[in-house]
Amino acid sequence: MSSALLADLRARELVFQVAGEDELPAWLDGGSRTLYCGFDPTADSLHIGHLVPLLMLRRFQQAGHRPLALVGGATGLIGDPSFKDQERKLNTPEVVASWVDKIRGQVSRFIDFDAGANSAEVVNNLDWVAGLDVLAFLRDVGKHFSVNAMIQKESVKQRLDREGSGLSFTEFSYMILQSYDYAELNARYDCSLQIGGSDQWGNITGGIDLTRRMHGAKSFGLTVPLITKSDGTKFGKTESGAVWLDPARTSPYAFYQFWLNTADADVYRFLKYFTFLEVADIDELERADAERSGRPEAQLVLATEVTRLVHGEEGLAAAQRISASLFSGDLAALSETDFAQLKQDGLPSSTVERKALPATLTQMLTEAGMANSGKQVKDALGRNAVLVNGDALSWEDNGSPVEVFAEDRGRYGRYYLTQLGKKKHHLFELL
RNA sequence: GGAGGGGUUCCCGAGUGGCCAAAGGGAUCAGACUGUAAAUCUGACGCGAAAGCUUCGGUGGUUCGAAUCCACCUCCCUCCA
Repeated sequence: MSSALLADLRARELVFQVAGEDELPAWLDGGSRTLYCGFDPTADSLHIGHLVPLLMLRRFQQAGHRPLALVGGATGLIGDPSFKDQERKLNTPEVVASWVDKIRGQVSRFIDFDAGANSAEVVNNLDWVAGLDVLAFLRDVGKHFSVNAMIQKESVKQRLDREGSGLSFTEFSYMILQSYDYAELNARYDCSLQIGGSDQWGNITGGIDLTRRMHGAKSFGLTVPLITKSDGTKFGKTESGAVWLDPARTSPYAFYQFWLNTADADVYRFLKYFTFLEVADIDELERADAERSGRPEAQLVLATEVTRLVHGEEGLAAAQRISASLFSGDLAALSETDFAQLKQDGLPSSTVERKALPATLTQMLTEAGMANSGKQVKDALGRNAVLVNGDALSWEDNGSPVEVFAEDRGRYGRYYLTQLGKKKHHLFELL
């Protein structure tokens, strides 16, 4: 069944590099194996860049293997230099510890802890690194590493070559720590496969080498490709920054919209990366979309699937509710409770007291987070791109929020669905 | 410790005394076109409704006037020890 897994992964183009390629299929077929993937706490939430490896763990689990999600309480204190172009700031132990907790919770959504023999587990490398003493570490672990080899690694090369940046010993040692994780997990859990992003290749092979040297054990590594976009821009970024998995940082609605806006040139590839739909079905969808003219259906499928995966049925329903009311243009159909529901569903909204209305619309919309500066609002007003409950405003209206948000212009006397441009919506409730 | 090079608006990167809120590119935002795409074209892009205000690592000087000159400090890079 595992050769089938590998075949499926390849069909999805999810396999970038493999260490131990010749033996891996047979090894996987030989029984339920333990594998791991590490997630360093560099923020209080994971983002969609982490999604592919996360889903990868799940794919392996579905194929009968046991996934370990390693949260890097120790490595997060050091900072991974791999392909970073500059040294990173160190976070305090307290902060990292709090992030570890959050990320442990997030990771847990994707793998099954109650699957009998191949139940997943979350581990924290701080558990075995914290007690390590320096001399023992240098003698027992450091001795296995050749600096000559380490500086040959592609992942640190640009930092060594590049003018204007350097590489501290702290970050340089990261690879050793992560390698030690692998060796440790191998000893503790018989874990013999590590997966990760392609930027982790150097760390993974380092771990394989160390595992062999310390324990004489054979282990494997597999990386997933870097997710690229056809237009060359970085995947996972929006105007407002990264797309997070934490609903408090990126609402299910915004999350859904992110996927909905996937370019045609990327969407079928992304369906293979980010969903559990069969490859054949995705190909079929692509064919169907190509035959039809107009908007393809793939984005809708992608947004639906991934939102459900990350935010559950409820999150998906909320995202769909908001999207439908905002983009189908049928505002008049919204009932009073619908408005309340939209607020609850995560449509950006704010409550303003009538007597506390700002003097200008630029101020008001900027404060609401619809624009970064008054200039942008001004620009939009000048182009009839600001609408309140469907009516376009002009620059002349800027000084008179009181009239714009007058009671008789509101829905049910208090709701003002405001849009700036086509995609930015904000619901003002005036009291 | 020594020698040299450098820190400019989100990023890259011009700018060596006034014409500089600071070239150019990228990113971003808005408009047209569309499918809530892509490509393309247009406009905006330090803050402010405006008057005006605040920027060029930091502090203090020189000067009518400084991102540009001087002093000190700080951070980074390269080479030497």
